[in-house]
Amino acid sequence: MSRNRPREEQANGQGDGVPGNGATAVRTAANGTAAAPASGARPTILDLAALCGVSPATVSNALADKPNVKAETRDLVRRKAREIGYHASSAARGLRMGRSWSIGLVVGDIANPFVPDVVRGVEDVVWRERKNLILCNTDFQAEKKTAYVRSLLDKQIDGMIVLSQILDAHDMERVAAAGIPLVTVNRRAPDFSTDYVGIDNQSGVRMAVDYLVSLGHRRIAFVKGLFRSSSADDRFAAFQAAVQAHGLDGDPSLAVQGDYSMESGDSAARSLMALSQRPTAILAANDLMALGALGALHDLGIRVPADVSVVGFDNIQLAEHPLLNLTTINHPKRETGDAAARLLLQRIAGDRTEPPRSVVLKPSLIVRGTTAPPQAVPKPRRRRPAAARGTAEGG
Amino acid sequence: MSRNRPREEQANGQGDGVPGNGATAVRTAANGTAAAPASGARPTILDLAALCGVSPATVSNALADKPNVKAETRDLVRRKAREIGYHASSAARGLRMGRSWSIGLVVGDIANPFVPDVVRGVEDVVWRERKNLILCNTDFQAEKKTAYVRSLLDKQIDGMIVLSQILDAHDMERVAAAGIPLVTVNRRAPDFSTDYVGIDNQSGVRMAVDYLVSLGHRRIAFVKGLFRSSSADDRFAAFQAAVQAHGLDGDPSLAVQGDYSMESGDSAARSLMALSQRPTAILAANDLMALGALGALHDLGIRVPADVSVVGFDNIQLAEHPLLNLTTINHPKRETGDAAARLLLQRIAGDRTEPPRSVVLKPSLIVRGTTAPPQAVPKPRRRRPAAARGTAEGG
DNA sequence: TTGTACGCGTTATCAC
DNA sequence: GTGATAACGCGTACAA
Repeated sequence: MSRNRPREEQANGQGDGVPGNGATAVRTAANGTAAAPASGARPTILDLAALCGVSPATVSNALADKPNVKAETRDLVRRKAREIGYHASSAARGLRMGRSWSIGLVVGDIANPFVPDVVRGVEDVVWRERKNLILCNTDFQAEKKTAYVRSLLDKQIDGMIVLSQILDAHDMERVAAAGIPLVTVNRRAPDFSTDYVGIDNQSGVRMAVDYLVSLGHRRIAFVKGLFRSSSADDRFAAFQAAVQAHGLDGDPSLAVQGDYSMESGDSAARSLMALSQRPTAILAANDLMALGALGALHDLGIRVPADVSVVGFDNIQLAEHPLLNLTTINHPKRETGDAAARLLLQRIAGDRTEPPRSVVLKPSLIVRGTTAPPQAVPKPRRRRPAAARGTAEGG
Repeated sequence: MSRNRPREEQANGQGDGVPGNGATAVRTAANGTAAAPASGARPTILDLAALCGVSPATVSNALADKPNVKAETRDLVRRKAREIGYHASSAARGLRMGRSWSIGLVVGDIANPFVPDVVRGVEDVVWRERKNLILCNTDFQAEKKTAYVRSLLDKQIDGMIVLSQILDAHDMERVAAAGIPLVTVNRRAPDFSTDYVGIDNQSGVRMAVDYLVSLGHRRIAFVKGLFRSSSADDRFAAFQAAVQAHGLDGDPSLAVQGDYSMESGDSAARSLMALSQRPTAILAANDLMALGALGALHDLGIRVPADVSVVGFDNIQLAEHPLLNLTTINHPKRETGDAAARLLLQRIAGDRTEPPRSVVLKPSLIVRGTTAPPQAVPKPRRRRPAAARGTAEGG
């Protein structure tokens, strides 16, 4: 608190720590020699202008690299600005320019392991343009969603990314009316009116089913996700289509409803294992549910993959842990965030009337240790020196 | 795109989607009857004032519930505001009031499973006051950190939370000079000048060691975290103290350096198992490293907890998965975020000269399946019907 | 209740 | 070509 800034304690003792408090008069009245700002209050463009002996307009132009300012003057302004630590107030320039250099990122639940990776991708791109990210966690509640959108619009955000959700019609309309570019991720706007980034759920699910079929599975269960998030229906539809295409067992009791949580995967697996005729494989609409299923099967003493194969979707970070070692469909998460941010920035910079674009990323199959031919002699779920573990892992 | 807003396509066709573009003249010139804003441009306080037949000052007062406005007028203003969808521009009121109703949240890596839970706690509290969260992901890079702080200050944020990092002296000073309240989480400011939320690492580590000792372990290894994040040194110091107190084997080769990543836990375990005299238990400074160790031990064919016990720290969500089932020290993550946000909001609202406060949360021991007496007949890592899994899990 | 100064940059217009 | 002047963006707070 008392590094090389003089009279710190005194200033604080007078309540000068509070911004915009009383120091105004001192500052605006440029005192003889230097016109340096009164300590504690942040310098304004007027301070800097006075200090450089030019007009505020010139300062603005100089800092913005406008052509109508002599190189000499520009450098002077630059130097002095650095000296006194001048930075333009975002509020002021935001008010004037109608922008805020920040973009709104609306997510359902940041604590879902899928989300932070996407956020990371977004942040990375946005950061390059020195824009800020306003994180809005909606908990999938309609009112919270609406309130956040309101707030973002009031802040004049430059753009908005909505992850695994849809805005209701009213919110959508407000965003459009404000002319704010919007990119939706994982769920398309009902009217296809916005830029979109997603994954080819169809082929992802298809890859999983094809793989299971190639192993010899004919009776494959599916754990559905919740409609509200991501493209749960896409994935289920793709599953049904794949079942059709392969002429697999279409028993409707093999499709159970989950909600993308680990718990729901747990109970889904339990109910599937309670069926008189069990499936030989379980495909879950996301990794969390697949992991939940894995846990339930473990508790039930059912061997994976010897007795039942399990496949997830998303490839979250921990799926590759040797003890989980989940076969899954990779969802390029960071690339998703990256693509969304790119689309958004392009839209912000460019022509906003061009028709909406889509980026559909390719999923890929990650074969790990939770899949094997049905009823087969179980093989070890991972390379390892012999003689260690028992049959539990399928040895 | 074409719900009940008339002439949408035409408006867009004329490039009217771009904010603050040309519509100004139309709007400010209040036309006879209603003075409703030109479609497309957002209404200002002047529009609303004209519409209500009062001054903008009265509108402002009415919406702010100031006492100096007749109830009748207030209701009229409120109603009309809702009708035309008036919301004050944050930039304008921010400029005037020197605030932004947003708080900066500086994290090292949002993709670290520890972080989103804390963020969730912060968001929850901040949301109640309808403030926004600006997420700054620094990747632990000094320049990025500094640039973000700069940007946050330019935005006149109301307050700032820094998670598991320290700002360098210059940044610290800037924040202090701007009078922006700051709460540090998991790492104290070197000069103890800010509000702080953390966990009692001392007693957390102590609980873990005590527990291992109570099981009969005498040779306990420790996987250190990286200095840059969290209180790695606290935890290591606590470990050393506990080793002393219990008179355990103080062999320095039992302390290996990690970096909080799963990979580092993996290699730490491998190097520990390569020792001529192996430890009987491994305590890691966070769960990720503990899980890495678990994976390595699995690959090496070393049984957990039969041959080696493993304890983590943090209790991340997936630690309780039945297949991981990690014994660990719980770090109340959401409560941490909650407490940090509360401290911050109090500081924002209240007296900023009061001395800094600290909140130190209590860790707790979560006994799961990765711990057992050394060399003991292994017990199952979790309840389950008999006869299922082999000895792998320690049956 | 209202008029108006103010917060702080940016940009269009104008002068040299 | 350089640079100054002034209007402007939009609320808020204080004096009237």
